[in-house]
Amino acid sequence: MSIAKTYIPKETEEKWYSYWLQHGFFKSVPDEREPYTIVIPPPNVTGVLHMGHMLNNTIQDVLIRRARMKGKNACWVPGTDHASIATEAKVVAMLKERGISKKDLTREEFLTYAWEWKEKYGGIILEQLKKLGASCDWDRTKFTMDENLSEAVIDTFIHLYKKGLIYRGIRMINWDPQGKTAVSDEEVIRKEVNQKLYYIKYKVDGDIDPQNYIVVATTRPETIMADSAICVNPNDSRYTHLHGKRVYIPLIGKKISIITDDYVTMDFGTGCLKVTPAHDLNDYELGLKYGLPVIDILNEDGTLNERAEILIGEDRFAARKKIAVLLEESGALEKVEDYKSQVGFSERTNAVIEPKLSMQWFCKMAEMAKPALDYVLNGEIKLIPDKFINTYRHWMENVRDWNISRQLWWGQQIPAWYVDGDYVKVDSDDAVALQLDAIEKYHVCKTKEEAIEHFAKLFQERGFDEKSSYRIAKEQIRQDEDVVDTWFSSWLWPISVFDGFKDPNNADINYYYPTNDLVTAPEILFFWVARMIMAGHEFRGEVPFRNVYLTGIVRDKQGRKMSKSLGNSPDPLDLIENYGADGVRVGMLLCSPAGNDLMFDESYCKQGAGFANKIWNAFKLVKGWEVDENLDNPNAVAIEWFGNKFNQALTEIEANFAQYRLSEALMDTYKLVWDDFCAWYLEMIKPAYQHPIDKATYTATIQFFENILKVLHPFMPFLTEELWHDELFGERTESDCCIVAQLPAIGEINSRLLAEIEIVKDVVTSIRNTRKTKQISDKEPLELFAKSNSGINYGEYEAIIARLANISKFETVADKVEGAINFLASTDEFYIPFSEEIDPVAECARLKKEQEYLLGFLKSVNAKLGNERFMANAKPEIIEVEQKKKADAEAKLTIIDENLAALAC
RNA sequence: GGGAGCUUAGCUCAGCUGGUUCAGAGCAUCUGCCUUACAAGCAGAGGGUCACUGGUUCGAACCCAGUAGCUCCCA
Repeated sequence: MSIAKTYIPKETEEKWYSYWLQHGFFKSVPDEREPYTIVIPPPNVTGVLHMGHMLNNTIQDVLIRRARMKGKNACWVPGTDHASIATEAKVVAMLKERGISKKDLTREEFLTYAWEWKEKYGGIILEQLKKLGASCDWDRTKFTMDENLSEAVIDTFIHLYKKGLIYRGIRMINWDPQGKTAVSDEEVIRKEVNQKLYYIKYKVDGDIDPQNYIVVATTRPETIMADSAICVNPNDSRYTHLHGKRVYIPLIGKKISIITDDYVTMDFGTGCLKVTPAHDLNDYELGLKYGLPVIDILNEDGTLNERAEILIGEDRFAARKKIAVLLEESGALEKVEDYKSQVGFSERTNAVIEPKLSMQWFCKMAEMAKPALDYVLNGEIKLIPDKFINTYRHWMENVRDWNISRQLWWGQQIPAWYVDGDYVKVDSDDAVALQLDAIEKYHVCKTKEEAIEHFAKLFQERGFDEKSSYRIAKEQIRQDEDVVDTWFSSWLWPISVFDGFKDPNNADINYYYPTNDLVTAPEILFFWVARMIMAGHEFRGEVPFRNVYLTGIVRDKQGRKMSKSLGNSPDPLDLIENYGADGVRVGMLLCSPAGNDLMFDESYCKQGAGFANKIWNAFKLVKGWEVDENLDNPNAVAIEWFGNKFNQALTEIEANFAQYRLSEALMDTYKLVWDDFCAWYLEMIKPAYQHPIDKATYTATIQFFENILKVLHPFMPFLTEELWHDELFGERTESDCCIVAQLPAIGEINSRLLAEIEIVKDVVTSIRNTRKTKQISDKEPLELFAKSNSGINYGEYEAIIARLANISKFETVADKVEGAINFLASTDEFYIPFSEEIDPVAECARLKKEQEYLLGFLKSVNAKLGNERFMANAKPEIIEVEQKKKADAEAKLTIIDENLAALAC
């Protein structure tokens, strides 16, 4: 069999992914093993794979594959969320292309189109995850609008409503006039914007002097018609004479009062604040405090309504320009200044957010936040890295109620029912009008039938003739138009994917819940992670997961967040195409310290692909060996060393995984393979070209290789699976796959051997250096004499040194060798006889330099040891170390002194 | 304006309880090698006032205070 010169990912990826699928390796069903569960942070169903997903899902796949290889029953549940705003926008766009307008459709018709869209495009992102190698249990794929998951949302709503945790109220919300929906604070992006500050004159009432006016500075002149008052600081002496007076709103001439409140900053603008309760949150609060009227002059789409009296029908921004002209013409505009301030934009539509008073549904947070905070503070849920605990606590202690309604159609419709119009007597034509209090006009329940029953009963209780049967016309019962926030679905995700609401005692939920690790972005720590914890506590009395691994934001080299709109993000699928999935996975992890943003650069993927190739070539080498059964094993020490080195690396990898330091664990693996295995071990044992290898070395090496494949697998699943099945490793049954192989147990570590080999490597490096400085070719064999002062028996390592440094004759000696190049490794002396004259001047300089360093070093060590307070305070083992340093340095100095004496310098 | 965090080699980052010959890794750079596993490679080398200023300590990249710069969150 001929082996490709380089590793070609394309030839393996598809093959093995479908093989894994066919053999059900991703599938999980409850059994007697310990479960290990991850629920995917459901990507937005409209989404396509971006770098953030790549990072996030690579991490999850590494964790899940590792768990699988540690004998756990690993279950990774995939799925998507329905992303109401984003999806609705996509559907509206699709309809527009077909020449259909949303407003011409009924809700049902629109939803039919929406589902059509979802079926067609909703699976794209999950298909992309497969390219990355994600080993999700696809049979468990969930969607937040699946029947059971939706039902859970509705039931949850009703449950919380009955508990008094959901209520309806007027609130100042963030209104997206383009999307025509409320958006949460988290979906508002604040940006600094250049604006204008308009100074507007309000004439004082009853004053004969036309010059007597006050000036108000505002960025929003188009809202003056909604003003309810002018507010000044009571301590502001400039305006004391105006307390209790009234002023006229320019253009419309309406009279409003001057009120006083500390809230007004005296040195901002003119110190006069126009109070517009309907269009500013702070003004709304002021309005409540002073009982001011609320005048809403804007329509849902951001145009002015008839309450504005002027500029009716104009868009708010057009109105701003026009009113500035009108004010100017009427002489009410004093001046205009440039001004910078923060403006909120909708994350979805980029429209300027309008503060708007609206009837919304809210979920009370304070009560649920308490236990959710405690879980994190007492460590039942760990945030990784733990620096996020502060942020989390700050949020949870200052939590605000959650506006859960969205003015959209795509999502779970709020299960609140309203009764409109009159109550109708069945066998009569007389309509009976019934006055209901506002609170009684709606009822929260699951079905329309229940609602009808409820209202019928309510009316009966109101003293309507009990004997007659009454009915409420179906048409009179109207369900709330709005849907709940998508997060109101996804906060249930860890429970609802296992159907834990409808069937709270089913085998899956009992087995998989609480899940183990959640891997997500810190940006959604509050509005997703925290709420899942709340839901977990509320509905199951238990945490939803044990560990939350917070990944960083993927940024470009310049530190900008990678985004489609900036165009600075590579297409992940292109990356996979170019570097292979394994290369990209390694590339992502190489630059992803936990919780810190990562400055991504394609060169990391290149490095990943290079690593894959390195492994491929190591494989090629071993694969090419011929075995001669008659040969003795000359590599016993090398084999023993690598076995120990492997165990040591495994220990470090394990420790790094335990702390979720994935990039460190990967780097440990990288160095184990590249440096220890390829650069040292294989070079130690590699037979000369076209020479056979002995059976024992061959067998041991293949065993090492197989173990290396296992350790690599979570990071590089495709390459490892491909190699795993090569005949080099013997016969494999169909289900004997790397993906389900068990990681090797960590054996004992002979630290003496490891330490001695480090010195041997030092010897080899010194010889190579000597060749370099003396310009001796690698091909020219050299002789080496070792004078061991440390007690290390270099005879044991002769074969290794000879092989790696091309030594033809090796001898241990008791005395110094004259006329030879010498160097130190640890405190041991080595000599290379050299035909040419050794330059005494250069040699002298080299030795003096070393001596100088050692003397300096010794001085600092002696300073410590001679310091009474050090000796009194330092731990005994520290002192021991210092004494060892001293002894070593002194030993080396002695040797150098001798050598200097021999050179007579 | 309030809060949190960060600053270590050209780049990306480790550095755990203050104490290993502690200033590290990978990449990049430089030098020499086309040594039949790998030039996507091999062998070697250079590179840092640990942001700055003080303090605590026998001892500080690490602890404390202040300063500067950057980032994020909340208003």
